[in-house]
Amino acid sequence: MRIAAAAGPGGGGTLRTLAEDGTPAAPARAVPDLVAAIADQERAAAPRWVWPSTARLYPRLLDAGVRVARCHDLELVESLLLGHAGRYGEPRSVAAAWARLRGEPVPPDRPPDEPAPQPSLFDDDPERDAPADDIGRIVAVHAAQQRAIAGLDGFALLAAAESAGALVAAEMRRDGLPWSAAEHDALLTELLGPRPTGGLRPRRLQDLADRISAAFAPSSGPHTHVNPDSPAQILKAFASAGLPIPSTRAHVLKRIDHPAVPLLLEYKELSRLHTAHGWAWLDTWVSGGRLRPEYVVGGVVSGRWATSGGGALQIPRVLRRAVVADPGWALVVADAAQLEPRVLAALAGDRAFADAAAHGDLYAALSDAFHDDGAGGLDARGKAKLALLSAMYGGGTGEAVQLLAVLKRRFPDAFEYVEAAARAGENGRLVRSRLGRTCPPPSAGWRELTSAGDDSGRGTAAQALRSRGRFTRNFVVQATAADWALALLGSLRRRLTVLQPPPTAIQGSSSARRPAGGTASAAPGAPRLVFFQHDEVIVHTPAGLAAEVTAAVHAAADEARRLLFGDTPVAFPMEIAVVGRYADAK
DNA sequence: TGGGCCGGCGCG
DNA sequence: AAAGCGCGCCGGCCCA
Repeated sequence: MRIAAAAGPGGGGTLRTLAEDGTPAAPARAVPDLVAAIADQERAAAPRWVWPSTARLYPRLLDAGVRVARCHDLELVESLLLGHAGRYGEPRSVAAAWARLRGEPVPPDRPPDEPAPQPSLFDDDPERDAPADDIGRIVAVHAAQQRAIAGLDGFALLAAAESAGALVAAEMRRDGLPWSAAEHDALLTELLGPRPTGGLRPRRLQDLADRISAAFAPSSGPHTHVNPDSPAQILKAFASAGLPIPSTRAHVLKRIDHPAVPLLLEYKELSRLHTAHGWAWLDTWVSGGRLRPEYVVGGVVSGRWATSGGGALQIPRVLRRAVVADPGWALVVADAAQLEPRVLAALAGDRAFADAAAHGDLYAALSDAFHDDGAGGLDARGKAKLALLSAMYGGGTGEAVQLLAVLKRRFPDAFEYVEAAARAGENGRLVRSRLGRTCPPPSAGWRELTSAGDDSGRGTAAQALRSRGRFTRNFVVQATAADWALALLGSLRRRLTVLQPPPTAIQGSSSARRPAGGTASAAPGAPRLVFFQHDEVIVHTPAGLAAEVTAAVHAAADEARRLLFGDTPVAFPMEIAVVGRYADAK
């Protein structure tokens, strides 16, 4: 069963029960307290909730202690359908979708940084005149989406997985990643020196900066300051020292012999930590022992999540020691091993490749196709890995050229799969993930540039062609990996709910301040998904449930494999560690 | 002073 | 000859 929910003024709203295909199954009914009504229905029927935007509505339900099992997020699904139709980026609001259905002018979406005139729904101030959701439009747009989805293989699963992802993202933000500010501060102090006051550099960084200027003094002059934060100044300083370099990237610096190099490398590393994840970051994003970043579901074209604050997907490995389970709790850290090449094996149906991917270390299994020439350079496993990465990313220079040839000979179907995706991209066509997530079409500028007929293989037109080829080549793999990860996440979330102790039902609450119950309402002592990073999840769980959580992760990974690839022989093993702190996971 | 681009590097 | 995929965020730097 599905129920459409529309926010009305003053915390009220409208519900309407729907059949699976979106046909109304009962009249719409107004409810005075939408949160309470949703909680009641969730308890009674656990429907799939049909609403405009989980990101906007669900946090308020969570505030009231209400969790729901399933939803259909109209905006996210609209985005997916538009993308599939080659209309990437068109407005996705219910109002826009409704206008498209009626052939009327389509209103633009609100820029994401502009706060919505906050719905009415859950609004504390009933006096405020915010526009309410329109239940009629919601029902009509949903029905149209269901008709479209029914004609697209895999899309029903994609829509459900994307919507479940939105629920998880909101819940993870609310629950937060356990984060020890004390550990974080201790690490910063250990590496950088005490926290400085006013915008000063920490002691250790200032010391390095001074020594860097000194190291350049013989060529740049004794009184010249070289700001290590300025690539331009560094380039100039090296040029003065007779060492012209194309950039100040770490791998370039490592190749030259100059006393400033080790200082610069150390400075870069520490400065990065200080500016990106230092004390200011700690103050901003960690509170109450939890990191609460803003996740953006579907924020990457491939279906990966992005963040719009908190940098949760770029947390440096050294900081993992600050991620500490609560006393009596544990972190179940689970990582999909070699996900993308396994996805390629399953996508391509390459028999030889799939057999190699059936278990264990994929690269090692492939390595007998490559030979180990002893001394120096890559071993056979390293060659296998480089060949695969080159195939999936569109690289292939130097040694990789030979390795790609080996890959092509031994695993022709896998090789051809990504080659075909690259050709499609170069021809301006669209490519799709397993479940139907679709890459954006090329821009008008790209079409103009590449239609000029320059087939010399050189010049900007050829570069643009190859660039799009690399993009679509990678898209099919990365986006299908994202499909798999979303399916895993949804499955795991459902399985964790079952592990939770039965919720304590609280009857008749109509206040947003009191927990309003709900089938999967917040229960202390329940395992929670607290982190998701492309191919890795962390569950924070009472230590006594860690074994069950581990089993749930394995089961979810297998379910995701089955949902995407049916009876493929390719395995998707999870590497799982039960630890007290994230840093101990591997 | 604020916006936007760039170099560089963190994560996958 | 050189080049691989996807992000977010920071400081420097240029410009209005």
